[in-house]
Amino acid sequence: MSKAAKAKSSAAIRSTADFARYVGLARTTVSRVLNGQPGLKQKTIDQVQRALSETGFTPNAHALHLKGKRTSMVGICVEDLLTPPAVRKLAALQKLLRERGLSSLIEVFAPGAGREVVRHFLSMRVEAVVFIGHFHREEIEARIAELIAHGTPHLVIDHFGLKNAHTVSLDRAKAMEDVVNHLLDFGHRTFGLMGIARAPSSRFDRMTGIHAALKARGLDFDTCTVSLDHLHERRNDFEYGRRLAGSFAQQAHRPTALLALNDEIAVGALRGLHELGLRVPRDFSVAGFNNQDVAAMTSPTLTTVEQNIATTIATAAELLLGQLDAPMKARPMIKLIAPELIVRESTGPARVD
Amino acid sequence: MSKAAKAKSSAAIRSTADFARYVGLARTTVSRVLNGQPGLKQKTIDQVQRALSETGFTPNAHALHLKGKRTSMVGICVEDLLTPPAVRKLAALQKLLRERGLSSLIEVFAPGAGREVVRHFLSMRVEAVVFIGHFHREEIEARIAELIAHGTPHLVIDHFGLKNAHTVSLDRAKAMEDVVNHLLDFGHRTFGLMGIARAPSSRFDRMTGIHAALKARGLDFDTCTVSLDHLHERRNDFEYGRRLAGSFAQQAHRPTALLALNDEIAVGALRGLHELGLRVPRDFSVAGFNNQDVAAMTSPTLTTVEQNIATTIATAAELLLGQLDAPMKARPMIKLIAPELIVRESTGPARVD
DNA sequence: GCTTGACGAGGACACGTGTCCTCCAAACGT
DNA sequence: ACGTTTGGAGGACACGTGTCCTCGTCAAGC
Repeated sequence: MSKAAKAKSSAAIRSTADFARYVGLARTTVSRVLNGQPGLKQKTIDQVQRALSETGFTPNAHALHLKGKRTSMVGICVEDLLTPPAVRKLAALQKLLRERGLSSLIEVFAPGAGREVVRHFLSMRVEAVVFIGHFHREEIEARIAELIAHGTPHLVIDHFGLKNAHTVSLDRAKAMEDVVNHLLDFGHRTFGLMGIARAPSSRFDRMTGIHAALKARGLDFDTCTVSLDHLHERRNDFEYGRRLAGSFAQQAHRPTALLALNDEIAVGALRGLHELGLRVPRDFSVAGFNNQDVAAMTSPTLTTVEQNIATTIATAAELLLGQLDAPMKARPMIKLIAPELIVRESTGPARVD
Repeated sequence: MSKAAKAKSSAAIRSTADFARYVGLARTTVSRVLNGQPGLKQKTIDQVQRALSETGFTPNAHALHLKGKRTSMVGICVEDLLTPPAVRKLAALQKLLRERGLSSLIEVFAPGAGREVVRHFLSMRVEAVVFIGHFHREEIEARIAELIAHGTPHLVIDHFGLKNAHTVSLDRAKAMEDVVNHLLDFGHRTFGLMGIARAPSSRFDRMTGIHAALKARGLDFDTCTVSLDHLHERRNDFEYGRRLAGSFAQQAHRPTALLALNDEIAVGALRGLHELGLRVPRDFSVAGFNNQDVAAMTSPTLTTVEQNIATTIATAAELLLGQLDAPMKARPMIKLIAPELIVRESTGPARVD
């Protein structure tokens, strides 16, 4: 066969049969080489290896899985690819899974399309499904019920308090408790909530922490906190924080501290206050959440909460791999990851009006 | 069959045969319902539909693909999941593909593991492979050659100038030309390059733009530009920019303008200069790249370049889908996307020493 | 009661793979 | 020259699916 003919035929190789024809051996012989079975002459093995690197032939994964080989795929359903912490978790998880020979099927959980996403995962016969982020409660609970009925392991990262769900989550209640205590120590007694209050049930745990911290000092939640989330379209980004901070600044009885849902909103607040000629932390203390890199670069630098994503994902991977080996436990496993308060320049003694 | 027995057997449904047994019909009949073939009583159809929603059964995608159905999968190989613009492109592309019924297999291109990634894609019989970001030139060119030989369409987003590669990329040369011209108009004649110079060939196009702008005004590249990238470990993040800015500030003949590879480095530079008591743009002008949200939130706000990611990805999707329909063109298609200079507060008249 | 039509049952095949088995040819040992 | 060993050829099957085909059954129409 001429070199040109070889090159031409290499494009048409779609199966081991084609490939065997190309090599000039029987299909079964080639298959035995590919799967490292004994009892083959070295010369034959070399011959196949050479053809392999010449053509770049790869056995059809679908046929392999059909034949009984495990798919080694995990479905990962992420809330959003534009939320930095979610993406960092996704990246870390995919890396850990890959190191263990598992590839990942990644989908964004569009609201209402959760059913379709999970069905796609199941049709691909993934070995487990992971959810990263916060979701519509009823929808995700329905999906998890489906997975349990189907016998496919699952794991939820972040969304806390879902019925029957194996969960790994940052202890957001503890985190907010730490933040509020830190500010209470500085003499703050009125708190503006930015993006936390009107939120779906997923933010419930943060509120719990705020409640707990205030109650421990004998303070009343309703008189100590203010939310103006309703004044602007909810966006959870810098611009939202900037506008919201403006609204807080214009209040008659304005709070002395602002608690933001995330660092974007907090940094936006810093900007908004700066534009109004207000100074942080002299006029307002501002606390963020997530310890994004940008939090150390603002002026003033931002007090925030470190999530310890590496720990979260390592725990998640451990739990997940455990489920792949052993039969799934009936009782949902729930692991809380400890947060870490990072104190920087944006928080200080409360303003005295 | 009792309800309990049904529930029990539903867990064991792994094939249409199992499912048909569950419904109490022949496998072929169920298959005809699932594929919408005519000539079936409405009662039968309802019966199957009901069982379908009861059990959540999904046909095995691997068997379908084996049978000849297209996989409807696209392999997306992304440089990194921690680089915000790359992730934004990934998110946008996945969304567009999904709207057209294509799902995506996402992998991170670990250096040296590119071969494995592409082989995985090919074993999954993806319909096309997309690369997003900048890669090791020789490695990715080898992968693209493999894909071409294999007859699988490909597309490169961002990495410009690869041999035989279909490419969609921001016109980075034009972008840098705009930035440099903007600064030249302000009287700047010495430019500090942050993260741009020592970079792999992928940054070549930026250098081209800087060269062009200087040459057009009769200026010499080597006397007008300084790079201190070698002083710090290359990281492309805020902290790297902060340190690098410190090094520029300590120079005897320090430049009047700093050109950063991305907004992270630029914002880090703003921070670094702020810490040294220097003011922007009075002491230094700083220009970023990518127009990340944070660029509008710093003090001063950052002059930068908008990538028009939506346009890039729409163009990419169009090119890709065209390749899926028609046979691949031999001549590589190359599309350049126009950048947009966003002028904010961080650039101004050159300092006079 | 007979024909006709409608509808479902069930067998067969192909898709690409790994594996088992049988069979054949060549190489080897005596 | 003969028997034995070695290594490859090639047939068969299973996996889950869609599709085609044949065959049975049941009901309606004459």
